[in-house]
Amino acid sequence: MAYQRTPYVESKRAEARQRLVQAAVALIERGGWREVQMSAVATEAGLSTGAVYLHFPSKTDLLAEVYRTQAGTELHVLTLIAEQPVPAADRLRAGINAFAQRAMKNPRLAYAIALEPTDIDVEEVRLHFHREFGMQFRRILDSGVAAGEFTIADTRVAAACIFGGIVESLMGPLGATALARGKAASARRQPDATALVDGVVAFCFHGLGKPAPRNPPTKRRAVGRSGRAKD
Amino acid sequence: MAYQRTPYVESKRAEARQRLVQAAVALIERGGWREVQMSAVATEAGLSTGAVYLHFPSKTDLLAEVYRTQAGTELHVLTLIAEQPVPAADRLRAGINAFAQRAMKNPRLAYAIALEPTDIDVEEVRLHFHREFGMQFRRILDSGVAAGEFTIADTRVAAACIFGGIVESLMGPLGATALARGKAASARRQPDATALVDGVVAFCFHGLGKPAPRNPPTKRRAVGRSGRAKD
Amino acid sequence: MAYQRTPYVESKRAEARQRLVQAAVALIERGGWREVQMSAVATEAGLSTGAVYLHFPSKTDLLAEVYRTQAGTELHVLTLIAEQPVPAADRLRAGINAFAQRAMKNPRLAYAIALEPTDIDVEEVRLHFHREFGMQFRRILDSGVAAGEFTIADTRVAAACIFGGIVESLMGPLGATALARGKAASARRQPDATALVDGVVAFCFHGLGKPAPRNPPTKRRAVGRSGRAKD
Amino acid sequence: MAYQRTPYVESKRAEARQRLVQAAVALIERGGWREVQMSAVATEAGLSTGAVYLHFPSKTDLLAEVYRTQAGTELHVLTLIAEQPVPAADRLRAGINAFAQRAMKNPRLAYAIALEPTDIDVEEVRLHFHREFGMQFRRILDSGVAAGEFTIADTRVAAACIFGGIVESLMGPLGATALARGKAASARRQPDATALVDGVVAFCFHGLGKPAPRNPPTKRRAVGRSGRAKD
DNA sequence: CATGAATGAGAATTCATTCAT
DNA sequence: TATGAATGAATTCTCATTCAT
Repeated sequence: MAYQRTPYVESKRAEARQRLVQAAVALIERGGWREVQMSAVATEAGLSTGAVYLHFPSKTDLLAEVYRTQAGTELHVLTLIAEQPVPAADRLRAGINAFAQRAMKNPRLAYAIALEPTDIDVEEVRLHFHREFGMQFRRILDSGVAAGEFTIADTRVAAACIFGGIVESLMGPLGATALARGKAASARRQPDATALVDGVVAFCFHGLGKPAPRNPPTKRRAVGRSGRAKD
Repeated sequence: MAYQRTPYVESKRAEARQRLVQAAVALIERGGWREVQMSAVATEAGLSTGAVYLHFPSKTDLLAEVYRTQAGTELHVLTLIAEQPVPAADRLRAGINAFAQRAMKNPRLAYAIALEPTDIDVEEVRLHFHREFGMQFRRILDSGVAAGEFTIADTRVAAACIFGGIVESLMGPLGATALARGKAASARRQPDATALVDGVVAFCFHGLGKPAPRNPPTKRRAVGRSGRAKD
Repeated sequence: MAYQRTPYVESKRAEARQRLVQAAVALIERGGWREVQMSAVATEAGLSTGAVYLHFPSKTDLLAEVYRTQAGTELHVLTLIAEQPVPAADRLRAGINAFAQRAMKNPRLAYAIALEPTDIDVEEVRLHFHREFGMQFRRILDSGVAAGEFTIADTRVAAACIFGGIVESLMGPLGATALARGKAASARRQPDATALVDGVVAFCFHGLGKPAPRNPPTKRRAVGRSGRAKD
Repeated sequence: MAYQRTPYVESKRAEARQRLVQAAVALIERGGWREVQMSAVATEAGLSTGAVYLHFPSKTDLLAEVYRTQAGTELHVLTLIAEQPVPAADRLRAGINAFAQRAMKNPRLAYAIALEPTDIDVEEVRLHFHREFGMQFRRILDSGVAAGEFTIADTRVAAACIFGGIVESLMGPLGATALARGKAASARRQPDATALVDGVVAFCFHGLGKPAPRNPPTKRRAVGRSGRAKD
């Protein structure tokens, strides 16, 4: 009776927890997982070191939650896209686009999440999410195959090529931005997400393809930006 | 060069340096970058801790050299393949195959090199090599385009899709193997590199295909392996 | 006394206090003093952490009270025995027996109370009680001397030998049981309290004794069990 | 060859290790196990914190070694006495005496070693040594029984009574001295080891006596010291 | 050149105690 | 009174790097 948690109190706990995760994210944005020290997280969140342990039993748990939060959001977006009742080709493009756009927004974070693991246990979470991302792309591909849109045989590998292609394409630009810390990071030219997306989409639809009529009926700007190098 | 006195001494130096790098590699194979501690490297190499610093000014330099050595070998193989005077399609397949086969041989090491960085400065080396790998694949693609074999527009993105696709496809299996340390790691079924290679090749040549006549003139087993799941 | 308002409130206070002590005892039984953390005690007692401090100004005070409660009970029993209007020899045996039997009942607790101090201030309480136990045994001895039953000169040392002998005899078995936590503690054979009691009694009455006619007129099982080793 | 350890270097290692143990002992003498913090030990030994870990993998290992060193010395002395080719009665008295004398010399240390455990793993070492001490006393008793000097049936319990009696007799005085830290500890009157030894010996030889012809030929003051309280 | 003991600045974690609500 | 989140000092352990020998 006297002990019953009120929504208020409950939200206070949840809020502190949330604040800690956000603090960790902020630190990652600043300098990668390396910056995520328990005391730094506490300070960033406006709490004491000990308080962190009221919400997370260990650093690993905090890191895992951070990963889950960030990657989970991405995954959710991708899942929603994969479920849209539109042609698989459109969903595929939308998925690729969503992924690339978000990564461009916050390169440091995207890089850390996608490619810069720390803790061995967080690695497992990362593997899980990579598998999940692959699964969602594969869902799109499978439904496309079922609808006769695609005729690819191995959708698992194709999904990996798509997801891996995005990540790898972003890796250079992301990494360059990510590693530029104290330096005039803002001075760097943001890489062109549109060109990347179009390139991946083109590859998906035609492979190294003989035919390769540049995607003419696409709603987006149609010509000439895909071949540009940017580094 | 400042140190060279006699060829003998020079080679002794070089040999010790080599031994240190190999010791680090052995440690990585055993448990990832995490195991690479300066004193452990020294012990593994049969030297004293202090001796390591006679060859590498800092841990970062050692790690970078390790990365260079390992990735450099891979890159060299890929470069040789890219230079072969055979059709681009053949070189592409050979390149993909070389990469996948080697990774399967030593998953722990491959995983560490491809996806498990430690030091921020090693990151730069890693980025460099990823770019280089992409460049070599791109070389193949470009020559294929020049020869009329391929008609892809954005060879940079295509190369990233190919390289990223391989890495991503391997990530699950590699990661699973890599993370399984004390556990019955040997019990795990080694993933099938052939299926992976075929899948990537198929995706390269047909994209998500419409046409998709299963690659009939390929020398490898022609049917039915591409769709198999392996996890 | 400053806090008493109504008997009801007073008893509520007393009850909570009692509950806290019992909670601490439960924790000790589970894993020794080490387990007695203020928040754990609170949880065990169904109270809040802060509430503990409404009853005990500090952890030391709580621990002291726990010690007093537990050792006090033992001491009370021993005191009652010491006051019985029976021959000193009978009281001595009864006292030894009472002590050993209770320790066997709850080895973990007995071990913690007798031999596993934590807080330096609790040490004082422990010393006090050890002195008190010695005093009670000495009372028995002194009255035996007065009655002509015993002719020992230094009853203080004799009492210490008796009390210390019991504790030391129990120490091995108790410690073994006490330290065996997760392990198959139940699998351990409970040491034989009867043999121990008889052994101590025999030593008390005859020392290393020339004469040593096994205690024949004792009401308990008369022969042959005293010499058995049990470990 | 270049790597061969010279006796000098070897002794340097051993010496540092020894110095650390002695530093820990010094801290115990000052304030019990509580004072034994790794950094404090390092400072006391004139080393850095990290250096401690070059010699002991963990605090527990250091503590265990400290215990072993201290208790081992005591045990060695007792063992030597137990092996003397003299009547068991003489050895018994000598053993008791050795133990008591040494404890009186350094009460704080004796108290910590005998009765103030810290680490759960050190507890095991303590149990081991208590068992060993008991064994040595028992050896004396057994040989006495074999020689017809004693007729006690349960030498195990008798040994425990003797050892426990000494410890318990010392506990009060030791504890009092031990707990008096900042206070004028030196001002305390050292308890009389001789009386204690005589008392224990008397109890061993006569039990609570009937016969009890006061030990007349003892060189020490014959009368009146046994009943005195000293605290 | 080689050695390996020593350094010492961190980083994670614990827990008695406090205090705003 | 009661709560329980928050505090923060204390402590163990790590490891790249240095330096006297």
